[in-house]
Amino acid sequence: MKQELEQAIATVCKNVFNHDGSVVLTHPDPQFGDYATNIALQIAKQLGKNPREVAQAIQENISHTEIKSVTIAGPGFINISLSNDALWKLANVGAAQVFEGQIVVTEYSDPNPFKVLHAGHFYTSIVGDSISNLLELAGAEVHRVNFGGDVGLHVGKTLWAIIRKLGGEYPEKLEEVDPNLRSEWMASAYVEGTNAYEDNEDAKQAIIILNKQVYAIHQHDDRDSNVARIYWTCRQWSYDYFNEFYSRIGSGFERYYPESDTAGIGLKTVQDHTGTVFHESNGAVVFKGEEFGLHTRVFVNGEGLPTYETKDVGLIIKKQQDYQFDRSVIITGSEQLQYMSVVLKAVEQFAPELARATTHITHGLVKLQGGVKMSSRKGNILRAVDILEYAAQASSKVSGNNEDWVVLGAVKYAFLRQRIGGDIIYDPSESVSMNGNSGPYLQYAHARARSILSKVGAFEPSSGEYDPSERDLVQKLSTYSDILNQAVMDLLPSHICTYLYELSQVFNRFYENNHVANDPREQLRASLVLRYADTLAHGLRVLGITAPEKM
RNA sequence: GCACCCGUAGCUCAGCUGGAUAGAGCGUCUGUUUGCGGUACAGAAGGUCGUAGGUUCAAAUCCUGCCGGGUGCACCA
Repeated sequence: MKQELEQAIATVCKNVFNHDGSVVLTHPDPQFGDYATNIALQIAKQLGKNPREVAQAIQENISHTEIKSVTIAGPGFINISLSNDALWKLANVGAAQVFEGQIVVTEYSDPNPFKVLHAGHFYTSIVGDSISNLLELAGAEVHRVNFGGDVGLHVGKTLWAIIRKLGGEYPEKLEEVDPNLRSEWMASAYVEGTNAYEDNEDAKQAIIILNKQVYAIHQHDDRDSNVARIYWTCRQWSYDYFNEFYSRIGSGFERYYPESDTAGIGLKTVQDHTGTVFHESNGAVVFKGEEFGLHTRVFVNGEGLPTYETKDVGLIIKKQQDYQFDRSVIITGSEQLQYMSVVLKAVEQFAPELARATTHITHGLVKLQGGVKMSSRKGNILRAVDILEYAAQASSKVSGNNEDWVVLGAVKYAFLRQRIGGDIIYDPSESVSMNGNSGPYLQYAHARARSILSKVGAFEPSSGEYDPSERDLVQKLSTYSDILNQAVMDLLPSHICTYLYELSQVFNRFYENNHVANDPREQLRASLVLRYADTLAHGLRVLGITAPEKM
């Protein structure tokens, strides 16, 4: 309907002023109308006419069955009010299927085996899930994947300390580690290894050798040597720990791409293009990003080992082989922005279509309100489970409910309500608050609406003649699909958060003055409440938040 | 040094394909309400949108300089 109206106005512009071009309708402040356009202001100058005159001509010539009235305001805005019926119809449409038939691979979270899941992994998982939901909503076939470093220096560091803790290369002694404490045990090994690497030259050399050994384990598919047995066991412990956390937060990945899987294909690709795209320099193989206004970065180091850059090249190729994607979305922290530009620029040189199909979205850090300085060296980083723990504590205090679905509703909403890009200042008590702009508030709003409906008997949802407070509610409901489309276009779940909260505010105003059950207007109002509850449920689902029937 | 990102009420943030008096929550203050399930409603105070210019009929939004904060710049991931 929106497109029809836009087209209708464009046609008027064409017929009356012989002006070509598209018209965009926006949602103005409800006091002005349901749709508005500033087309008259835009074209008045080239027409050499007064904007209001132009607007008037459009006003006189436009006609559409769903239009109730057209008014002109201010310098030349054209405001359109829709019929009640039209508004109700709009309240029932979903997202435009702009990704229909497309295959999209989303990659996010990307934790490294042998290390802890920190708050950032939690955040990026929530963001990635929601963006994936958005793409699915628009018709895409989405594959969620996860990339992580099961080879590399951090593995060498951890392994070095693990062997030390075991008193030597004794894989059987791993059985003595308490199964519930495996991830903590490995995290402490990483800290120990990192410190040793920096402070102790002998340890540093040993770690470098171990790092190479890990690559060799993969190369020869070594499952039997003592170091290999320790490595594979601990790697699996990591994946078990990741899976447990993801399943707890409702985040599901189709598969992990360990770096060991992408290193080989990346290395081969880089070697195939060395001399053309990549160049040897000081014993390493680099991509001269400077020629493109970017940084020059090392793809193969002096030891002949592939760096992260090359593994990422391998990953892009592998994802394409596995999924034949039309679009690839990679979500990472913003510190990787310039790094990724180099990788994509390099890929563009030999596979331009792959680079073009790739979108890199970056986000900021998660910080605690009144934050403490975190240091990975000391191992006192903000872990993913810490966020959950703080939220659960705050929630029991505020509402006496620390079940996972409330706690996750609180955290997810707090993470998603902000535009992706900047840092998140996470405030546990604000996030679990039952009043204000929070997840639990919306969950409660949903439960309450369902409860109202349970007081009403069977009814057939329908539109009708609305009084002002009823109309405000349908009006708000009618804009939902446009919000969804905007969220899809921008890949910004935050638009939905803002909308959902505004919607609940409009509802509260409506509800303040209107009875639903046992009222002469029960049928009509129940229709609105139902649409409201369904919209809340739909929006919350996109955000990955439970919409409870009862709370 | 170079590159990229950010700077909107006391705090946390919307608003950024330029448009109608810059919005919300928390906090502060004043009323109303204890209502279909308790978190509700009406209102007040609080902003030179970092700063100085530029483009435009119109700039928080686009461009440039400056100031402040963050991040990245060759063998880590």
